[in-house]
Amino acid sequence: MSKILTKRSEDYSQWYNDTVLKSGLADYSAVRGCMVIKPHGYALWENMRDVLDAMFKATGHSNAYFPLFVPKSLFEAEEKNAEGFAKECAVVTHYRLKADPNNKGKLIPDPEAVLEEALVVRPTSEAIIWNTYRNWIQSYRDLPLLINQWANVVRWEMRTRLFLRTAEFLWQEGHTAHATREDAEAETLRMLDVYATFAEEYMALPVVKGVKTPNERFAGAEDTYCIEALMQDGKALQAGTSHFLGQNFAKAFEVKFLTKENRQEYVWATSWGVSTRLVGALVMAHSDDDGLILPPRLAPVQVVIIPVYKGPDSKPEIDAKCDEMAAAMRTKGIRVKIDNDENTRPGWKYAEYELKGMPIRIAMGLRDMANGVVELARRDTKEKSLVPLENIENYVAGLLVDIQHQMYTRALKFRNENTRTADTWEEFTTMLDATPGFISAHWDGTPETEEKIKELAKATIRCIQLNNPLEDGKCILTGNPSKQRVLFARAY
RNA sequence: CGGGAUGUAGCGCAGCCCGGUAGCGCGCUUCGUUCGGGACGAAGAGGCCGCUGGUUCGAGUCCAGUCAUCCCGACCA
Repeated sequence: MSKILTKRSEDYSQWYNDTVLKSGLADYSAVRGCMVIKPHGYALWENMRDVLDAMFKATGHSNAYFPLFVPKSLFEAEEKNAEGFAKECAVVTHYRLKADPNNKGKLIPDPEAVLEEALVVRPTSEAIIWNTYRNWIQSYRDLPLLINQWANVVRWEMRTRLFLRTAEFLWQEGHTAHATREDAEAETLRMLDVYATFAEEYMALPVVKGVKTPNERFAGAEDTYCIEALMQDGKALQAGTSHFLGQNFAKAFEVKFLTKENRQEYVWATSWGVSTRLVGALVMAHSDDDGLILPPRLAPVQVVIIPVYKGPDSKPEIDAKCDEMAAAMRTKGIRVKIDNDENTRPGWKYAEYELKGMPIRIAMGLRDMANGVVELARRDTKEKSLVPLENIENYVAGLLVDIQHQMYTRALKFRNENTRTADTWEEFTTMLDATPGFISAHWDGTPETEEKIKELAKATIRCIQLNNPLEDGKCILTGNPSKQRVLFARAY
C-alpha cells in the first residue's frame, strides 16, 4: 500500500533509497549529509560490530578510544595523509557562541573565542593515535601494539548516500605497531582475511581480496589491500580496507623503539577499517523488490511468529502455543519475535516483515493448530510450506543455516556470472554498458593509463587480486605489454 | 563545487499559470465489526504553504533573496 518500493529494474538508486527508508534502517536528518540510523538499522550494525569485535579480540587486539578532535599541527604531520584528507575535513575554530548583536535571538561564534589552534574533526585517527603511541612504545617488548577503536568519523563529502557515503559514519579502525616490516605486512593480510571471512560467513557476501593500485591507495600507506564485492546492479563496492603503512607514521611522529640489540628503530604500522557502509552492501547485495533480505547470522530477528486469530476466543489458545514455540526456539539460541499486536492484521504483518527482511516467518492459526503444523515462509525464496509443530525448533535451526548458505551461494553465482574477461577496448566498453560487473583485463601498469581509462569508461581498477596469476597480454587501452590482468568495474 | 528538480498536515501529493474561506490519499485518535497476503464502517484531531523581504486592499499563488533536501556530474570508504 503506502510502502511499495520502486522496482530495481526501474531505478536501482531509488529502489535502494526506498528500501533503506521504508524498511526502517535509516532516515534523513536535519543535518546535511548525515543520517539517522534507526533501531532496525542499528540492531543490524550492532550484530556486525559484535561479531567483528569478537574476531578482533580473538586475534589479540584490544579496544581503546581516542579523541574526536585532532589539533591541526598534528594532523599535518604525515604530509600525504594530511593532503589526502584536507579537502574533506570539518574544522573547529571557535569554542564559544554569543548572542548576535545585529540579529535578536540568533547566535554567532564569539570572535573573541577563537581557538589558538584549530581542531580538525577526525576523518581518520592515524595522527592522534600515532602521536599517542610515541609515548607508549619504547622497547621491542612493547610490540606488537594491537589496538582497535570503534568510533565515528567525519568526511565532508560532496554527495552523500544513505550508509554508502555519509558525512559522518560509524566504523572501527585498527591501528597496530610492529617491530618488523614482515610482522606489519602479516598483520595487514591477517586483518584482510578477517574481513573477508566476516563478509562471506556472516554477510553471505562473496568478496575479492586484492591490493589497490598506487592511484587508489590510502593517503599515507605503502600498500592498501581491500575486499571488493559486487552489487546487484553490477557495480563494485569496496567493503573493507587494510593498509600497510610502512614507517611513514612512525617517522612523522617519531615513534621509535629499542631493539634487542639496543638499536633505535622506527616501528612498522598498519591500519584497517570497515564501516556502516557494510549495511549498505548488505542491502544492495541481497535484497529484492519486496524489501530487505537479511542473512540469518546478522538478522536482528531471525524468526517472526504471527498468530492468526479467529474470533476473540481463539487468542489465549493460539498465544499459548506461540509462546511455547518461541521458548523452544530460544533454547536453541534463535532470535524470535512474536507479533501479537491486534491492531494490524496478518496480511499487513507479512508485508511488513518481508520489508524488514526477517529470514523466517511463521504464521499459526486454529487450522494449523488442529493439524499440528505451522505455515512457514522463508524470506530469501519466498517459499511457503507447512511444517510440523513438533520439534519445530530443530527444523528452524537447520533452515537458518540453510538460508545463510543459499544466500551466499546465490550471491557467489551472481558474481561469477558477472565477472568477465575483456581483451580489447571495444569489448571492455561494450561490457561495461551491456553487462555491468567485474571485468578482468590487461593494464600496462601506469597511473596515466589507469586515469585515462577512468576518464573514458568511468570504470576504475578495483584491485589486483591476491595470488593473481601472471599472464602475458596487451593493455586494453594502450596495447602496451602487460604481465597480468587486473579487476575493473564501475564502483560506488 | 557545476547542472537539474523539489520544499503545502507524520508520509505521498494537488492547488500556483489566472492572487480572494488550505484540499486529497495514506497514516494518526476513539468506538464497533473483523483477522489465513497491506480489512471495513462511523466519528474526530492535525497547517508560521521552508525562511526573509518586496509588490498588493489582500500572497500558498507574483517578484527578489536565502536555506535545505533529492537526482546527475567532478572528489571519496
